[in-house]
Amino acid sequence: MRVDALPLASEFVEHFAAEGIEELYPPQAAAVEAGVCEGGNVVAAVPTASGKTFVAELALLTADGPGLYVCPLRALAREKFEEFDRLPGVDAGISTGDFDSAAADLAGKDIVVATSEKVDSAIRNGAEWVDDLACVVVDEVHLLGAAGRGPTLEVTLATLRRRAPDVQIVALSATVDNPEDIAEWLDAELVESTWRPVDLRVGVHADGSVRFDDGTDAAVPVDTADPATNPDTEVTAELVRGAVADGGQALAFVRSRREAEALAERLTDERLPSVVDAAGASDSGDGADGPDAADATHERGEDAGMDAAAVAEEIREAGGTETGDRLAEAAAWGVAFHHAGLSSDHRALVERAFRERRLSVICATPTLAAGVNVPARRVVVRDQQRYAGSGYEWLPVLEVHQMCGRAGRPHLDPYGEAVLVAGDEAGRTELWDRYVTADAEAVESKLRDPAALRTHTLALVATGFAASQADVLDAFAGTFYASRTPNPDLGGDVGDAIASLIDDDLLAATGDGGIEATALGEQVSRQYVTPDTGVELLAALRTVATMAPEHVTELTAFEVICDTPDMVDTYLGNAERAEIYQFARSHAAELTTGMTEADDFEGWLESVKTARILTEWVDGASVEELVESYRIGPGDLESRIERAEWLLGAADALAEVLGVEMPALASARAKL
DNA sequence: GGGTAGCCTATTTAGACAGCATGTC
DNA sequence: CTAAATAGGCTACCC
Repeated sequence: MRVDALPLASEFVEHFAAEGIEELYPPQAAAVEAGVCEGGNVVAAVPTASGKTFVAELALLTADGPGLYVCPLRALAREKFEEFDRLPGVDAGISTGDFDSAAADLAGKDIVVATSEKVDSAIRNGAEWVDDLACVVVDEVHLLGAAGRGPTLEVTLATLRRRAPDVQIVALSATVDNPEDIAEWLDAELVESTWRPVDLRVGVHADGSVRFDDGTDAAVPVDTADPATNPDTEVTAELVRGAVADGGQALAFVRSRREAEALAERLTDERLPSVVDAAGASDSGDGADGPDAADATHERGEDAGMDAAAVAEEIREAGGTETGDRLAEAAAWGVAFHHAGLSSDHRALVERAFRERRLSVICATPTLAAGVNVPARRVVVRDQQRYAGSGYEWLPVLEVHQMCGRAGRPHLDPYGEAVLVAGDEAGRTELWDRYVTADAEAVESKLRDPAALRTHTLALVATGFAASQADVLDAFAGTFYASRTPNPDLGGDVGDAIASLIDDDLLAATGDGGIEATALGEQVSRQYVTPDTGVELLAALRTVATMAPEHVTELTAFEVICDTPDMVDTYLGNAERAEIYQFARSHAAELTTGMTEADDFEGWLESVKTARILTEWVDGASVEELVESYRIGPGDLESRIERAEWLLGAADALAEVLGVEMPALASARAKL
C-alpha cells in the first residue's frame, strides 16, 4: 500500500515523501485496513519503531475535527509536538506540566499533544475543548496497567468518550499478552504485529558464548577468571567493544545509577575505537579537555575524536557540577551514562548526541528503555533484577522487551542484537525461559486500588459529573476495569471511598442521599493533588494558624509541603541522620510537627531533609553545593524544585479556602 | 611511622505525571 | 524481612 493511495491531501503526501515515507509498513497498512482513516477505533499492538507515529498522524489528519495525542512522558510529548507542528497547514499545541502552548487557546488547535495527567487536570479545571474532539490517539496504552498512573488513564478515556461519544479512539500499545482486551474495551479493531523495520535477534550469554534465538552462537572472548572483576561486567564490556569496533553503537542497561556510572568509567578506560561516523561529525571545540593522542591506545578517527570533544564541551557548558564533569570526561571518549540523577539538560544532550551518532555507548538505568527514541546496533542487558524496596525483583518482561527493542537502527544496521548477560548455563536457561521465549505480561486494571478510587471519586464529584454514589459507579462503568470484570461490583469500594472522603471533609452528604464536594474538596481536585496530600496540607495549615507569626518561615512552608505523599522522598543516610535531627531540633519552633508527635518519624525526618535542601536553595545555595552536601543528583534537585512549586501553589490555594494567612508560601514559591 | 592488602561490616539501592492567572510594553 | 554490590573501616603485615 502506498501513501499516495491514502485519503490524504496532496501536501501531506508530499510532506511524507520528503521524509522518506512512500510505502506503508505492514502494520501501518493493517491499521488502514482496520479503518484508522475512516474514523474507526483501532488498537495497534506493535513493536516500538514500527511506525506508530505515522498511524497516529493518519488518524489525526483524516479525522473530521480537532485531535488529541496523549502520551505518558513530557519528553515524548515534546518530540511528538515538534513532529506534528511540522505537518503542512497543521496548527499543533502542547500541554504538559512544564510546557504549555501560548495561553489557553488549545481550543483552536488542530492537534493538541498532552500527557494523560494534563488531560485529566484540564477536564477537572473545566476545559471545554475536549467536547469537540474528533479523534484521540493514546500512545503507550499498556500503561493502563501501571499502579499509580493507569487508573488516571482509564478514567480520563472513559470521561472523554462519555463527553464526546462519537470520538475516534486510536490506541497504540507495546506488544502485551492481552491487546484484545483493550480493543474490546474501546470497541476497536485490533491490529497485532511483531513486524519490525530492522530484524532483531535476541540472545543470552553464558560461559563465554551468546546463544541467539535464530539458532546462531557467538563466542565472547573474555577472561572472567580474575576475581577482582565482575565477570558480567567484563562480558558486557566485550559485547559493547565488539559492536563499536564493528561500526555500531551500543546501549548497556544496569540496575543502579552508581553502576551505570561505574560501567561508563570502565568503558572509558577501554579506549574504544571510535566508531562515530565521520558523516555525523562536526568540527568544533579545541579538544583541550578531550583525549590526548598520547593517552590513546587505539587510533582514533580524527573527525570523530573532535566530535566527541564537542559533545564533551556541550555537556560542560550545560552545567558545571561534579556529575557533569565526569559525564563530559566520558563523552570525550564516546561514552556516556544516563539516569534520572542527571540534570534534564544533560539527559537530553546525551540522548540527542547518541541519536546523531556522536556517542558510541550509553550506560543506563532501565528508564532509557521507556523514553525517547535511542536506537542502537546492540543492546546489552547486564542486570535483569532491580532492588524493589524489599529485596531484588525480576524486571517485568515488558520492560526487558522494550530494552531489547531498542536494538537495530533503521537504514544503518543489517539487524539489531540484544544480549542478556548470565553467568552460567543455569542462568542462561532461566533468562531464556523468562524473557526470550516469554510473552509480555497482560495488562490489568489497577482501578480497584483504594487510593485510585478516592482520587477519581473526588474528581468526578468535584467536577459535577457525579452527585451520588450511583453516578460515580455509572461513570466508572466506562472504564477498562468495568469492561474486564464480569460483575464489576465496585459499590462497596466506592462506598468506602466516599465515606473516607466525607470523613476527611472533602465531600459532604446532601440531604437527599446525594454527595457534593466541599470547598476544600473542590480545591484539592483542581490543584490535582491526591486527597491524602490534601488532608496532610490542611492539617498542617491548621497548625500554622496556631503558631506565632514570626515562627512561620519559608522553612515552615517547605516542611508543610514536603511531608505529603505527592513530594518525592529524599534518602536519609545513616551518617546524616544525626545532623538532620539536630537541625530539626534547633528549628523546632518553625516546624508544624513536633519531634515527638510524628507517627512516621523516619519519614518526617526525610521530609525535613528535603525542606532544608529547598530552604538552602531559595537562600541562594548553588546546585553544586546542594548536590555535594546532600548526596543527591542535579536531576533530583530539579524534580524536587518542580514539585515544590506545584505543591506550594496547592497549599496556598487551600490556605485561602481555610482562611489561614501564610505569606511564606507565596514568598518561598517566588524564590524557587 | 607509613603504606597497603585483605577481610569484614555497614550502607545503599529506578523513575517522574500534576496548578493557575493574565494583562504588558 | 527479602538481596547484591560496594564503600569504608579495621587489622595485620611489610618496608
